[in-house]
Amino acid sequence: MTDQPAFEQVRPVRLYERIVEQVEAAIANGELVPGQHLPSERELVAQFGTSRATVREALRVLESNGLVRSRPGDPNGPEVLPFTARGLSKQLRRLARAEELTLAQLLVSRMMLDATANRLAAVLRTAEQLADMEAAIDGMRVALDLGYDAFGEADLAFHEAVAAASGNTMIQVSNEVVRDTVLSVISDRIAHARNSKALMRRSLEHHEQVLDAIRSGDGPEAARASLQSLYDYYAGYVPAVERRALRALLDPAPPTGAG
Amino acid sequence: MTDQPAFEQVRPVRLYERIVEQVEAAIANGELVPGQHLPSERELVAQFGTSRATVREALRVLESNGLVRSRPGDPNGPEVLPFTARGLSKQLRRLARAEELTLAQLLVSRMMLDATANRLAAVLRTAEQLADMEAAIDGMRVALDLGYDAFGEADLAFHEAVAAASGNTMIQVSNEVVRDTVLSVISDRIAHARNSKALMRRSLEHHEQVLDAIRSGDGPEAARASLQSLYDYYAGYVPAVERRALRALLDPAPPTGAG
DNA sequence: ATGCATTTGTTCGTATGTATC
DNA sequence: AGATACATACGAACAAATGCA
Repeated sequence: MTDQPAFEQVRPVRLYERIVEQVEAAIANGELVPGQHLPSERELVAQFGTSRATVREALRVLESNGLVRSRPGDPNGPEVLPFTARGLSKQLRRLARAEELTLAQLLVSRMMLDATANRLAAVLRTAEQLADMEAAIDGMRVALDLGYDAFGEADLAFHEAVAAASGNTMIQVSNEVVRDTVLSVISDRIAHARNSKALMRRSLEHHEQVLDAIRSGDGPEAARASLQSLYDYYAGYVPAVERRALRALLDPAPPTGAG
Repeated sequence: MTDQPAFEQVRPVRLYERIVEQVEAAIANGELVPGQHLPSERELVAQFGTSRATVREALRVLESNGLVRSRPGDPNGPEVLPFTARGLSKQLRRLARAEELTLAQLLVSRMMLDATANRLAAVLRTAEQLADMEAAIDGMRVALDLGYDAFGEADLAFHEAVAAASGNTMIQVSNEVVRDTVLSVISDRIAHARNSKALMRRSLEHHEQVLDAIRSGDGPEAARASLQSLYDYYAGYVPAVERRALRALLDPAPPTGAG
């Protein structure tokens, strides 16, 4: 059964990469816990048997990925950081800028994430989480007269309350990151339309629909309403050809009808 | 209207970070295009006015983020790379590990991603992409008699064809990562059941349903069938209490009926 | 509150193997 | 095939920053 040797392609693996791998592995499997400290640079030099420059290159990479932080003069050595979504956010933004991710793609992702979070929240929410959502909606209602900044803040609070109630960290974090990325991509274009009170009122109505559905435990309706809300709010910024993808998420009815 | 000064937090910004920022910016705004080359390390030392080690730390960070690649002896200098989703994939994997996602959470994410990809693919697929899916299904059919390894491979090919046809890089990459993670979590438990021909046949039927829906452009049906397929295949491995979340994604009908 | 020992940030010099012309 | 310029990696050094006695 010895088919063929099946050699793998080899590429030169730098010393600093091996150090990165070892530290990453140690963090991944729990040997190193956030708050703990790595040995000092010179100690690492001894342990890895390389020069200080090499160790430092590895530390810089780990640092830029948000895994550790080293400060000058700290005798404790580089600190292992708790997880943040900063690296994920950075990569997404990069992807968006490279125009591998169009606004339409980002919005599709956002609709998917938000709709699913709402659907889950309708079933899984606790009374306390429901109260958080209601408080956020109240905040939006009050903020109608305070301008978009306050309104946007309350809006954000609602979506985060829903995401938390979904009980799914993956969806929660992804949604957060995608939401930020969407805003960073079109914030300039959307700025002039923001203060339209009519838009805010409409948005509020949509959110109230979603909340009603969640309150009554109707997941599909919560999902439907949130999809419609996002579509109405953002579709105008998407080129017409790409709007097909957004619409594909909307109607549960097959498109066998008239055009 | 001058509320308060609103000072920002300051933290020491390393020299290597500034270099990274400048190069990233140059790539982001198109000054540097994939295929182009940065000046040699020594030339960069002159331009940035720092030492070699500092420039190298910056290059290592850029390299680990997949933006450039430097080879020893290359007189052209470090090459600017075309964009890949490798960095995003790495960060997503980190999220999955760090947050200690339960199997239920991973499966919910997988169902969400796969259903959306199918829904989009039903509307956006090209003829060629449809052919890829059909080829994959044919492969599954053939592999019924070849055992699970071949079957799983064809299965994977189908899902990747669908993801590609969704036209959404975010969904494609996320789905890939989540799928891998799910398998790595339960591969041991599922191994003994793998070779059940009945299971494979049932899985094939489900996939054929999905393909039919995609072929006829029926997004909602494609989503429904894929959700049902994943649920049937994996729900048994999820603790009963957590199964509620999975079921919440299934029925479009509100749960107002009998318990 | 002060100093001291230690650590990091950064620089310079050098030896070695490599890719290109 | 050789010359040249390059990246990899090492070692020593100094200034600034930190934590602890």
